[in-house]
Amino acid sequence: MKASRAPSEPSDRRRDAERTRAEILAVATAEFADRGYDGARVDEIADRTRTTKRMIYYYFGGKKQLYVEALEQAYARIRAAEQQVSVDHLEPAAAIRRLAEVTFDHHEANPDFIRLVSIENIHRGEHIARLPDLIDLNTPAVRLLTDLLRRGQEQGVFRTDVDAVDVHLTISAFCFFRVANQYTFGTIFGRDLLDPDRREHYRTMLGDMVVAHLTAVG
Amino acid sequence: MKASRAPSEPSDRRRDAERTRAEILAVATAEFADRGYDGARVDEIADRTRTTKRMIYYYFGGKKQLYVEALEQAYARIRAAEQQVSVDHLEPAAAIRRLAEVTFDHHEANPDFIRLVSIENIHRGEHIARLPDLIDLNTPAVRLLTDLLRRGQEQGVFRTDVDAVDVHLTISAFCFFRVANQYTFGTIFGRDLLDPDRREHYRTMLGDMVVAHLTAVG
DNA sequence: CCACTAATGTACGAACCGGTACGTTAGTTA
DNA sequence: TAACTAACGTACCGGTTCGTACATTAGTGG
Repeated sequence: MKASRAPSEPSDRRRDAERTRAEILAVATAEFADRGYDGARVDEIADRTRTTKRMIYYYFGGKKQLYVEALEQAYARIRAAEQQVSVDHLEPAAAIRRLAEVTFDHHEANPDFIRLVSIENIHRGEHIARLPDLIDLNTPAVRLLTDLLRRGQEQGVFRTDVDAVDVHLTISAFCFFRVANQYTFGTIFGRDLLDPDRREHYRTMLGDMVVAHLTAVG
Repeated sequence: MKASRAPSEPSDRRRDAERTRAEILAVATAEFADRGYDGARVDEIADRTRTTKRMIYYYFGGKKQLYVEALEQAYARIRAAEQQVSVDHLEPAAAIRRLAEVTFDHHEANPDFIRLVSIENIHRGEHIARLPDLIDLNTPAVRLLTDLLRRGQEQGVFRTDVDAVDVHLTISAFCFFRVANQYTFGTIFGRDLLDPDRREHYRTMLGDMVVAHLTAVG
C-alpha cells in the first residue's frame, strides 16, 4: 500500500510491486478464462506480462493460488457492480424487470466471468468453497429481490410460493446460459444467441417471463 | 459388426474388438466429463479399462478424436431419448408443462452430458462444429414445441412473439444451470439446487413459469 | 554513500504425458 | 496345420510444464 509518489506520474517500468502483481493477475484472469485451469499455461501468463514466471511464484506461490485469486477478484468485481443497482423508486414489477435487465447486460458484458464460473463448476466448486469471503447469502441482488417480492406480495400482485433466491436463479440461469452455451446452442439450433439483432428480443423476453410468472396465480 | 456367437455367452476377456472399443469409449466419457479435456489423462483412461493405452490409439487415433467420439455419442443418446417423448394427446399448455418436466428429469439424470457440454463450450464449440451429423435444426424437442406453439396460438391462448427455439432455450437454460452451476450457486447462496426436498418445487416452478409466460398477453 | 532488503531475472531440473516403435498372441481361413 | 492378419501388450521417447536454485539490481534507511 506504499503509494508510488514519484514526481509527475511515474507511469512506467521502474520497480513497482503492486503494479507487477496486478498485471500478473489481470493476464492470469484472461488466460484461465480462455483455456480453463488445466489448459492455462504458467509460462504463457508470464510471457504476456512485462515480468517473468519467477514473479508469479514470488507473489502468488503457484498456479493454483493464482487461479483462486483470479476467481476471487472476478466475483468481487461483479459483487461491486451489483451493489450499484437501485430500484427503490420503481413499482415491484417494473423493478424486477429492471433488475433482470441489469443482470442480462452484466452477463453479456463479462464473458470472462461467466467462463471462470463454468470452469469452477467443472471443478465442482472446490476452490470457491475455500473462499469464505465470497459466501454471502445476502448478495445485493438477493437483498433487492427479497424487498421487491415482499412489496409485491403485500400489494397482492405477486405469488407467494417463490422466494428471492428462486427468482435470482431464474434470471441468472437465462442470462448465464445464453452466454455460456452460445457455442453448442448456436451450432445445434443454428441460432446465434448473441446476435445484436436479437438482443432486445431476449432482454425483453426475460423480463416478460419473470413478471408473468410472478403475477400469475400461484 | 461380426456378432460374438461363442457357446453359452463368452461373457469375458477373449479378443473382442467391439467390446474393447466400447469399453474405452465409456471410460473416456466418464474421464472427460469428470476432469475436462485438458484435465483428462490418456493413461488414466487406459488404466481403467481392461486393455492398454496402445488400444486407444489403435481404435481412436488420439486423445482428441476420442474426446470427439465421446461427445458425439453423448449427444446421440440424448437425441434418442428425446425422440421417445410424445405429447400429442395433451392440451398445448399441459403438453408444454410435460415437455419441461421431461427436460428437467433428463438433465438431472445425465450430469455427465451436462458437464461434457460445459466443457465443449469452454472450448468454444470447436469440436462439435465439426460434427455435421449433430447439427439438427429440427431436434425432436423443437419439432414438438413448434407444433404445440402453433396449436396454442391458433386457439388464441399463447402469445405469438416467441418461437419454438426461444421456448426450448428458456427450458434448457433453467434445467442446465440448475445442474451445471450447482456448486458455485450452492456455495454462494447456501442453497443446494439438487436437494431432493426441493426437486418438486423447481420442477413445478419451471412449468409454471413457461406457461405463465406463454399465456400472458404479448 | 553504504548497507540492507524487496523485487526481479536466468537457467535449469524433474516429473508428467501424449504418442509410438516393436514385438506377441489369438483367431480365422485355405 | 500352416499362414496370415486383426487385436493386443511392453517399453520407451521426446517435448512440455510446473516449479526452483541462484544470481542480480533497484530503491531505502541510517
